[in-house]
Amino acid sequence: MTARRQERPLTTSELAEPRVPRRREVIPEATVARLPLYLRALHALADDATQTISSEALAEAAGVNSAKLRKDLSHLGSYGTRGVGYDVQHLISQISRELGLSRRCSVVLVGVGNLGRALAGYGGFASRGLGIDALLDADRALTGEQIAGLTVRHVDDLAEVVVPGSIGVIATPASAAQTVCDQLVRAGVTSILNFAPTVLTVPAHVDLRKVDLSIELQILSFHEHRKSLAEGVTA
Amino acid sequence: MTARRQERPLTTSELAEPRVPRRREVIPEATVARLPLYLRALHALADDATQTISSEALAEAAGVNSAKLRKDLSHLGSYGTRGVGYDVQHLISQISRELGLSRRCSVVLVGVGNLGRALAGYGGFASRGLGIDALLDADRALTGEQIAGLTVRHVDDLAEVVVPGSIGVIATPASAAQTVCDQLVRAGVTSILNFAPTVLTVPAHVDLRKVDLSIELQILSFHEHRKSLAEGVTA
DNA sequence: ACGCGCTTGTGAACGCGCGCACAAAGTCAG
DNA sequence: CTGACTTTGTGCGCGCGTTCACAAGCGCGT
Repeated sequence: MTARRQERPLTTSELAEPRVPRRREVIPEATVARLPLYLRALHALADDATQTISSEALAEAAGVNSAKLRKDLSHLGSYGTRGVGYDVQHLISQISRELGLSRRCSVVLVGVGNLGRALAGYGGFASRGLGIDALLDADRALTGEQIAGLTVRHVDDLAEVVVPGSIGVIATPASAAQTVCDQLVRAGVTSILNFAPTVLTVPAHVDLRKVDLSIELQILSFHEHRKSLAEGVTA
Repeated sequence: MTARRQERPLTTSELAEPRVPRRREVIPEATVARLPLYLRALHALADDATQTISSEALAEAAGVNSAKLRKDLSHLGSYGTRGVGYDVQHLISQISRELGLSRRCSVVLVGVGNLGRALAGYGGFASRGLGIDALLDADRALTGEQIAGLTVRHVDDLAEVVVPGSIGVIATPASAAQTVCDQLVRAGVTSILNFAPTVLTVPAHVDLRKVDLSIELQILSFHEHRKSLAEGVTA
């Protein structure tokens, strides 16, 4: 009767116990990356007062394959109803809980340049559940400035605004990114989102993700280049 | 002797012809996504007047595995020298050529809100080779405004600024994204980078990439949430 | 000239993720 | 209650990408 990890076979006898709200199953990274997509689509549906939704329709709205969607949802154990579909509200709360969006978690943004301001003002930055709580910058000239309802503080005050579970966002120039990153780590931040075009080094226990605007553009440039080559060959 | 597509086996007899500067090999998508990384690291090395670099060192600088880097580079046929490494300048030109950065290609940005301004001002948006050429917005109040050295034009003038090979960047609110996307496609754009948090639909011949700022944050939130759960269990 | 050591290029194995296709399970009408 | 229809959950095969490990090559010192 102990809550052991679910095995592959998944016999009917195991399913016979539906009162296991917390299955500590490992969720594939690829699935995690899609959950926010589903969540957004679900919120849109909820706004339209939709009660239930089939995997087919939700997959369409999220722009993914329906089988993939079902497999993704099965990972977090939120069962739909066969012949009917998924309950929109229930699914929203399931995914929100899994993503840790239920309890609002703190986000601190360092670097109030062009990009930083854009992120701060990104109204639906993270539509529901996430939102920036603190703005910091190394430039003392910016300290005290009001942006998007927040007062810019100096980066040296980092330790004061960071709470356990805070997520750090780096929107500084590349030259300052590693320094800021180190400061964040020292302040106890274990999840960092980096917008600066640099490779950052962090301790093993820190999660680091990066968004590189220029790389995306270069990838498109590659494909565009390829197309023009193909045309040249065809012509 | 005709330039046919490279086949899987890739026998030694094929390699016996080294005078084929253009091998029309298919480059894996994952490799393409890393080329900009290598390029950036190489530019940094070139600025330090470094002549040659080993795969080990370059991999370190780019934050990837060295075997992966070697395999990536082998795809585009730019051979290094065994026992020495890769020639920095040569590699830069190889990668730049492959990415289509040699001839400057046009980028048009639609949506001059917070994010659009940030992108326009993103000095090293795409450090070398790429840069935004036109700013457009649906708000006539913004028309004529000077941002980052460019004059904002109305989105209806789209057809006038798009040239064959142009890349479109959507930085509008989600509600306007699909409309703008359709306009871009109609104007002949076949590569689009979408920053709006929406699923866009495009014809099959159009390449669409998306950057979703809030999704990245939610992924981090998930991991942070997981950590706190793990601690809870441990404690 | 010749071997020694360094570095590249790649064969092969492994693991992950995707998508098909189908059985299980539920709903609804009569 | 029964049977037909709908939709979920998932077993399975496939292809891509990553990594190890090593043979092939190249320069350099002697």
